[in-house]
Amino acid sequence: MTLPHPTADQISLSNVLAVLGDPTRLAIVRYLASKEGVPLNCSQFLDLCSKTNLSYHLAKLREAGVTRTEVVGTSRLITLRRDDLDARFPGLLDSVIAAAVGDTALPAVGASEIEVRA
Amino acid sequence: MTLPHPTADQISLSNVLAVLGDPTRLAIVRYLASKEGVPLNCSQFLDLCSKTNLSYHLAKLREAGVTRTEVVGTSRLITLRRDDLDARFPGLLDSVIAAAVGDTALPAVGASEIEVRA
DNA sequence: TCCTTAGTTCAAAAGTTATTGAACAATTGT
DNA sequence: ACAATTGTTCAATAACTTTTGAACTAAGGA
Repeated sequence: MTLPHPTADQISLSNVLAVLGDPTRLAIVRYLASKEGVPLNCSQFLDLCSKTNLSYHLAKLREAGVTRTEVVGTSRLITLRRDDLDARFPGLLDSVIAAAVGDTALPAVGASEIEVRA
Repeated sequence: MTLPHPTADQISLSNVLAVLGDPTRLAIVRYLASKEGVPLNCSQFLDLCSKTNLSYHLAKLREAGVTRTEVVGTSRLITLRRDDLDARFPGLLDSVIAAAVGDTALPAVGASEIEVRA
């Protein structure tokens, strides 16, 4: 089973911006970027909103072409579509992420986590 | 008379993205960028929508901190707040504009213009 | 002064997006 | 087979955004 994703050339700039223009989704993208390479499952983001609502936001991100969602067993593994976004809109993702990193207004993912010491 | 603008530090990333995530407003920003340095008045954008609606979209851009609107007589002169946006979100405006330039899905400003030949 | 030009405001309507809860589906572990 | 885990779908509602038209303001000519 695989979920529908737009092809790279179907990714629309205004749609990407609109989808990123939501604090919950921007927080998700920021967190995905901070763990880039590591596919995360939905439950990582349950701090942000209810399970149903999260499903909705993650679908928006996927349908806009911002994320890729792979079905693995009962989980969905979510990654940023950096390759396609960089190809389509060079520099955009990096500047959004850089700006989001310093954004204290965004909700934090993993706020209620047991602290892991160095 | 002067219109209310957010200060640079009041400009919110998710709000800027949300505001740019509308094709009409993105078209306005693209056009402003193509004429950067030249302050434009509202009537330039009447191709895009009705006068009232334009007033609404331009207010959104101004309130988000994307544009600066200066009142001069009966006109409003609109410019991009490049300095503040670049300071706040380095690279963001440039990558959005670069992506918007190649975006054929966006409505064109000045589509119904008398062609000026080289 | 009167008319035009440039743009705003207001309230209503139309449309869209976000949020919720209950019910569902699929996989995994026992 | 059963229960738990992981996530989706659906319909309803709430909340917001966009669009409209009519009425308005303020400045600039004639």
